[in-house]
Amino acid sequence: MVKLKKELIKLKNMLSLKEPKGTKDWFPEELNIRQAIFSTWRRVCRRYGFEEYLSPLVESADVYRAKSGEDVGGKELLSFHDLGGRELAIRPEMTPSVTRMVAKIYHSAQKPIKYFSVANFMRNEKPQRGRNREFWQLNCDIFGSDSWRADLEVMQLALDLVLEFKPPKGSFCLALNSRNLLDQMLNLAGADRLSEESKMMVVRTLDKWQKMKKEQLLARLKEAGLKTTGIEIVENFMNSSSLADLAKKIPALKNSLGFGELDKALFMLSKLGYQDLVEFNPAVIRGFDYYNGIVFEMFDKHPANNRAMFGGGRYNGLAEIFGEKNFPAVGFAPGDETFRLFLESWNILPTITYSEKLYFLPLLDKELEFESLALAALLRQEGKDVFMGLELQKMSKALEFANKKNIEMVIIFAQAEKEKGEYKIKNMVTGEEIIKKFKI
RNA sequence: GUGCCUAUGGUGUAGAGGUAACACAGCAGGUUGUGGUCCUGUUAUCUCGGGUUCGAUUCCCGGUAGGCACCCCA
Repeated sequence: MVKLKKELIKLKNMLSLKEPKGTKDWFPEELNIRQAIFSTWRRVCRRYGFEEYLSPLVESADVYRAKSGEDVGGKELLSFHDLGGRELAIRPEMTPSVTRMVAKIYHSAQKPIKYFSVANFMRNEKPQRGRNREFWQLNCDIFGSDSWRADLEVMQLALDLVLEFKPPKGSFCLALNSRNLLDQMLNLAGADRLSEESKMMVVRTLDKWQKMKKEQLLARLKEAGLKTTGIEIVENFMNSSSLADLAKKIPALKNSLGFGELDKALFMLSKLGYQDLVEFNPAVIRGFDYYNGIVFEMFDKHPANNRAMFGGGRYNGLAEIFGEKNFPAVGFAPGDETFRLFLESWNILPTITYSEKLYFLPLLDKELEFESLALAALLRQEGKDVFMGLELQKMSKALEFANKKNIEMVIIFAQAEKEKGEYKIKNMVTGEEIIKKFKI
């Protein structure tokens, strides 16, 4: 006996009940919240005429190596070989897959193509708050339109996705920037004369603007090779509180492409009723360098969860990795966990409440095994959801079970009912019982 | 990849260098057809290995696992 117990403990240590690192078991209670979020996402996307698609869980590993950055497409990639020796990888993001799908149909499809998906992804990284190895994302993209209206619609959709959860005023904002504007500013600052490497360093430094101290920032810009006048321009740019402020600080940028597209987007969003929710933010850079127009990030303003919820922007040059001609694309992708943290921090987590009540039908009498099953079948035919008890139960235990499981309706059917040719429906909240005819 | 923190029943927590206490949940019963209360019973080699010690679950070192932050990324 003692030996057996020891063996069991050994086995327990080898086969842990813990789910694999960075993944999460979804028990009904939490899955319910996630599904509520997903169904709201889907509803809002369809409201904008977006259609849902889905790609396979895996792609050829090379697809990600070609495009997805050093980490996401490199050491964080979970890959394996199939029977034919092909190297496949579990998707770490949706953009390459959806680009591949759209490239297939692009020529014959009606433009614009408005697509969304809700899918899971894997990245082999170190888990922390708001970031797991397995995660879900909503991906929304418009293909085939280079118009500012496409950028606008995508941002409107992003805002409505958040607004649909009825967040309190001032709880979030959409921060915009433009890769074009950024490039033009960097050219003004003399960064176009720097090597690619040094230019990257400048961009990285801008990305850290909020996090690092001023002396450090300036030192890094100098190290990258910017002259004093250039550093001044960068500083002025990063310290701009609005587009108007920027126009005053660096007048040379006022007539640039980037300035114009931002001005237009902010103006239209304001006129459409989002005026308190949108702002120019020079520190919105975003990691991937395939972005080439407007970029944006949705910020949670809760002090305990002050972070970017999700972001997106325009990326027109991705189809070429499949050897296809490039087409215009603009999109964004909120993750389930960061979005949930936002909802949680403002205490607006949704739940799904099912309209159908659940009925519990306990087996109260061993003699009535068949009749109880037949009754359950009948109720199900009537469209009711029936939880059938699987063991013989005393009445008090059956009712106690229903209470603990929060089941509102209990079907009472035992010898006395059978003799009268009926069954009872007991409401556990009001205590009232309804008698129904039942003959077999 | 770097740094910091944590590890006690199923869950959440106490505790002290001398072999573990409480709450909740689960199961069984008190209660043979009417519930949420109450009572009883039951559930732990205190994460693993090494060291200090007469004695370690407690102190020290290491492993492992988890959390948080950075890096990276959306």
